[in-house]
Amino acid sequence: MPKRSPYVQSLKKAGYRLTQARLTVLDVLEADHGHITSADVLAKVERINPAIGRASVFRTLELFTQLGFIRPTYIDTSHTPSYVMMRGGHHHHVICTDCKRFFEFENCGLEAMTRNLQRELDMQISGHLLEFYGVCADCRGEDRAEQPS
Amino acid sequence: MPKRSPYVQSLKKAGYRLTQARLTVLDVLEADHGHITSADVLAKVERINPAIGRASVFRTLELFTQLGFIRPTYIDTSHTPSYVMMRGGHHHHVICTDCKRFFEFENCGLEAMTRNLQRELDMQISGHLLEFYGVCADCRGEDRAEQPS
DNA sequence: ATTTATGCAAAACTTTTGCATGGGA
DNA sequence: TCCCATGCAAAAGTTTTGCATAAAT
Repeated sequence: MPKRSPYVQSLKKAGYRLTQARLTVLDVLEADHGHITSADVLAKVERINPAIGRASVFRTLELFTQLGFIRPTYIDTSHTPSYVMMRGGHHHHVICTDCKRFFEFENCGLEAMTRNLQRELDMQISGHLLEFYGVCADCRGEDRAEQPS
Repeated sequence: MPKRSPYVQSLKKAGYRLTQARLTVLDVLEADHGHITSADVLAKVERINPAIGRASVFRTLELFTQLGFIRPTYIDTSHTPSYVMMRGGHHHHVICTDCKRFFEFENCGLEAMTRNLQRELDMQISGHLLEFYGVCADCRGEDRAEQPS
């Protein structure tokens, strides 16, 4: 069963070796749809293959970030990053600032803006991250209940 | 000379005391247009008023994040966050993934999308962060020069 | 065979906590 | 005066580094 993840192909094409550490981290990221903290990546990789060292996981996360596979961001204010997968170079989600749940969505309509910025700033734009912040219906309900008068 | 920063007003209205630590961190953030790492905030606050402790700076950054004044993000891959100011609840920039320079821009045209998401997800949306990634003209030039064949 | 990438373990940082005390309102 | 917020300093995490070795190609 050959690996057919587009990321594996990219890694290979860029001249990087397909090592256990890299393939395992990739599996973990893809299994979680890419919303995962560094601590969780560390823990899951360790569970899958305890022979893989922490340092390699961090080195891999950095490499994947450089290659644009993932992007670190802060889902909650805890100071450990969450990594999101940049499928097709972009990622969009809405985060509830109260319960920290998030909802991904696909169509962002930013193609025109990308072209504009590319032209105006003379930059080769490869992707983007769009995060909305708000309060979900559940949390608004809870809030109301918590405020008696 | 009274403080007239809208953030100071918000702090007061929310019932928080206007302490030296909070006012100083606010000054530092505003002086840098809000693109500044935690380490830099720490250093600048210490330079302005050495009596302010690290812990208070971190507590203040967390408070400001909760209040929506700022938002932590990763400008470079170094694992210390950069804080951006969420003026009017939103922030938009383009980052050069090579030299890490960034360019802020104002009009994002996301008002309609905000309304749509609000309706579709039943969320009270308060703001957003939009980051584009790319390579600036300077870095593309350098790259070309570095590739002889 | 050649290197690149790794694992290890320690070092280097960054951030958080607990608690007595000071400074805003 | 009251009590929220602070400073301190230690603890708790997280990430990075250096180097001999393993493992991809």
